[in-house]
Amino acid sequence: MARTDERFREAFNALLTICEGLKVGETLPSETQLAAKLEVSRTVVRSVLTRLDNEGVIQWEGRSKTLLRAPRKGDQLATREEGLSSEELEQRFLDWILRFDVPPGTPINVTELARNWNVQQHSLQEFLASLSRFSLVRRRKRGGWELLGFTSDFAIELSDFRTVLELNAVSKFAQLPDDAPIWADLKKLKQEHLELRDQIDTRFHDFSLLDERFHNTIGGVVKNRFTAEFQRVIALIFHYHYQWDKKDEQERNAAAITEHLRLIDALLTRDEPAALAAAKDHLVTSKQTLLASLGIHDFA
Amino acid sequence: MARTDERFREAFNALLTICEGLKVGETLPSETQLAAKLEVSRTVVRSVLTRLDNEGVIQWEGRSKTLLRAPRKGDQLATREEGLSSEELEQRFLDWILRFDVPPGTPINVTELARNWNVQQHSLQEFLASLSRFSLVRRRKRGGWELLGFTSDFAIELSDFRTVLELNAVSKFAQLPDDAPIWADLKKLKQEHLELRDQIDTRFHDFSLLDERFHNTIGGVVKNRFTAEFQRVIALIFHYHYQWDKKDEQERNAAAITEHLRLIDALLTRDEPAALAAAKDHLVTSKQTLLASLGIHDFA
DNA sequence: TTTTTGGTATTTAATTATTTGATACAGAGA
DNA sequence: TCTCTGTATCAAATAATTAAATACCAAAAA
Repeated sequence: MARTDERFREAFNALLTICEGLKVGETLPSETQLAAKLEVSRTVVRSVLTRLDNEGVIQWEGRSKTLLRAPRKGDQLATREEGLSSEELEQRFLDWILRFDVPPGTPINVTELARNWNVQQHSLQEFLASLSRFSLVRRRKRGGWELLGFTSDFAIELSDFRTVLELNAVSKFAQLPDDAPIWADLKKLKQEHLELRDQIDTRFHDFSLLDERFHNTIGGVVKNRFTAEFQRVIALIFHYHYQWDKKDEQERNAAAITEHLRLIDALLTRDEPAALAAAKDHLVTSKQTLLASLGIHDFA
Repeated sequence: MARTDERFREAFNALLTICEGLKVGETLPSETQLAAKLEVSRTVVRSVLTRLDNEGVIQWEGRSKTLLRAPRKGDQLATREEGLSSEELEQRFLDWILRFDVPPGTPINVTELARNWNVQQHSLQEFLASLSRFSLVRRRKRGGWELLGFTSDFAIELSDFRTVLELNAVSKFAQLPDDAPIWADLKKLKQEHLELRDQIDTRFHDFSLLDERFHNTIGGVVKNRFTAEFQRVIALIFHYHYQWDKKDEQERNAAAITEHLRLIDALLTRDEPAALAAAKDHLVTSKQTLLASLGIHDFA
């Protein structure tokens, strides 16, 4: 029990590396400076110094910390590898829900998931708590967590919310000054759409990625942390569904390209009402596709 | 260490209460039924039955559970009282930030706050994790939590986001059918605004509550879990600021009433463009008020 | 004197061992 | 056949514990 000394181990190894850059007889900087350099507290620095002194790598007395011998390979302490980052965890989690069609109401086994994904239980708990703000999971009365996600209600409300955010972005986009660098990006996107349209018979799989970039470009216009947070999750969910719903993929993508181009052209001519109308139509299509893909998976 | 037997204690007391409704010699229902009734697992029911058997309250052998004597007051086990609910925790937390002007970047001492508010450390951790989705707090690299909130950027982005949500709501509102019951609510709100305007000299403090109800009515038109979640937090933050910023309160509130009335009238006449324009103006005022209360006057 | 550094004490946070609680399953009894 | 109990296994919550951070003070150096 009690916390691990991972921090100590990493600091120890880092300080060894610093020692490698020194000659025998040279001295190390002050505890405070070392702490700042290694990004740990002075307490850890002092434990590391004590250990190095015991191992005979340095001689430490008061302020003098003299290198006695060059560090050897065997001096390095074993560290256990890092778990997943919170972004990777998010990916994994959505992947798990969507790929295995985990139905709403399923209890979430924190122990098992943490073990499978090689993350700390604690990290997973925290992640679930943060997801609860999106109403994807909730705490059960008798303890533990429960998956709420991907009912049709959820998908409808998610789509609606996405529409609100994206129409706002389109409106902002159309009002950008003519010298904004983003217009060049948009022209490039148009070009890529045209190319993909011409080769749609063979390259229709590439649309998913282009779609993501397209919507990111639009959404990126709004510099807002709340919007950004939501759009990240929305993008993940839509993207996954497109990825796994292979029905009519080619026609769907061809149609979407046409819709994108209509929106791009409206934006390029600074025709805000036309852009909004095009965006609205496209988002309706997206919503229907998402719902259809849920129907196929036979969600309640 | 290890978890508390709170669940056992509450189930024990509850079963004692059930026993009080029985006569000596009568029998209790099956374990499964008791478990359903007490809303705990069979394991807990069995522990409770074992204890009651030991105490001589019942005789338990296989399927027969016979009441031997009426329960006495002293039989009840002591339970510790409940902590705060998650809504109360949210209130407390915002109250703490806003009232004591906790500056951005402040490290959050989980141990101390949990002690002061009499909540489990674990609950507080979970709450902070959920708040991190709103970028109000974040995990620090070296461990622990850090308050991010209420910078001018935060306030501006929050206001902008609120504007997006609220304009959408106003638009939806204007398109509601004439027989929707909400029109009556709106007329009532108008009446209350008129009354408050006439008595503004003495009752200007009452505006805060009316304002909250007004925006809830507008926002409530959109049935969307994501919107709802955000509007709850937004309302809390704006409401708190109005509550503590007493500068020019009367004029501010009088002006806001006028703006509300303009929006209400536009809605009542189903004039969507006018309603949107009125809402836009009002939200700009709100944004300025929020920023002013933060002590920020110069912003783009 | 002022600033920096090191020694020491105290506080806070992360983690896990342990206990409580939930649940699955087999077999007895109605 | 269905319900109920006994038993075993597994998951979840939490308190104890150790690691790490920080506050404080004195002493040394600038």
